[in-house]
Amino acid sequence: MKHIAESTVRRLSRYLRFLEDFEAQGHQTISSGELAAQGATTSAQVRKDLSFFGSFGKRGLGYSVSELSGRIREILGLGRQWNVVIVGAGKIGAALATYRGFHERGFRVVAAYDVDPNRIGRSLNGVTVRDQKDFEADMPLLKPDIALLAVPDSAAQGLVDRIVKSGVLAILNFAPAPLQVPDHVTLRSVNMALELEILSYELVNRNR
Amino acid sequence: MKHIAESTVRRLSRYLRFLEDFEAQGHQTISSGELAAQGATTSAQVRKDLSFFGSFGKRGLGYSVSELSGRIREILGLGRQWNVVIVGAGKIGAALATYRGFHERGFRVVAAYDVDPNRIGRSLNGVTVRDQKDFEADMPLLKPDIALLAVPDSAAQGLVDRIVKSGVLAILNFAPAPLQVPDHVTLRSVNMALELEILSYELVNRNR
DNA sequence: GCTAACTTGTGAAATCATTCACAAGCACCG
DNA sequence: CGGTGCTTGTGAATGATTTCACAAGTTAGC
Repeated sequence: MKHIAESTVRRLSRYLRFLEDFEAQGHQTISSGELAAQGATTSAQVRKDLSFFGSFGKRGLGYSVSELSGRIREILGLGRQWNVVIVGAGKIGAALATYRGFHERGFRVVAAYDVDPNRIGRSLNGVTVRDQKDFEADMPLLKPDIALLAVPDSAAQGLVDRIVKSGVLAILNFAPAPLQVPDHVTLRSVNMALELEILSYELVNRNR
Repeated sequence: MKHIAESTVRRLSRYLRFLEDFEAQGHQTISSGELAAQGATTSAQVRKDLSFFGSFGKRGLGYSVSELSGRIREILGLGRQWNVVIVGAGKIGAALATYRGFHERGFRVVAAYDVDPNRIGRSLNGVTVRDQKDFEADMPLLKPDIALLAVPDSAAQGLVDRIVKSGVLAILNFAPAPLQVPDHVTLRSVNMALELEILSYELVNRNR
């Protein structure tokens, strides 16, 4: 299969969310136009996105809501449960541990780590924060799929290296620092200050 | 001026962060290649990004670190202080209130709101959480530039409407719900579950 | 079974973003 | 003061993504 653009994957994920709402409302079928209206895109875009993975619709009718949501779930790899560890149990780490959206999608937080003695031993939504020293010892048992990194900039690269060495293949980073990972590991970063800066740019350049 | 791609603005923001580090290390000048190495991009990309806004370098020499960082700060609108209000003082709202990265960039949290009586009156990093009922009354005094929205999905659109009505022109949303705003308002969304889903896709489709 | 009204799936066209490649400018050296 | 080595700024080329436009299916009504 040829390479799929990230923008396409992103939209699929949004389609899925809407399909679930739509299904809950009791609808059986949906057209590409209805799906597009939701996500501020076009019907052609929706059909093109789906066409990369197969043809799931019926001409004249649209898509079966339940079939399509199942297909997208499969494409995104959401048919299974993913084990997640949180590294850094500060404010952001704690917020992540209790974030409802994760659990609903099959992401289960199996452990959390920190270096601060005040945080070690605390419970985050049923998960007890452990000493970061134990990280390497724990990983072979937990075998997490994904690590969420929420530590200060200065500690970030060192922890990425430890996470990579432990065999985790995907990292979602919340530190603003630029990080290096080997090719076989996927790293994504969420940078909230950067998002605010883009808003700042927009505010200043509104009337170009 | 013609339209600038979001990807360009995003990169400018990253260049700025690195320029500041570089300046702190005492360097006077920097070349597009050095700047590129940092952000996993190319020297041509750096020069092209900057060329949309002017020509800031010296051929043969590179860019003055201090001049370039000043120019980028100006382009991004970071020369001034931006007043920010937080709507929703749960875990995420609280994490945002204490996020150091914001303050460093001139984003100042001037107020926070919630509906939960347990949260109202609490202090988040020096800002006392107020009753959401007071929102409309407070806005004319505070005149915030940006609102950070961190409430449950079900409340999100209603609050967006109230925020818009109060005259705020930019919203950074953390709820996974798709939201509507009028054209003159800028809305950006950070969706953490969606980022995890992209990782899930990558994990499943690694060996295509 | 024929027509009308829809809607998909998809090549082709258009638009948008990145990379290439090189002339032109600058600093240093002998 | 001319040559050498670097580096910028930018049109042109390439590559990627989105939009267009339409043939081909499907259903429903009569």
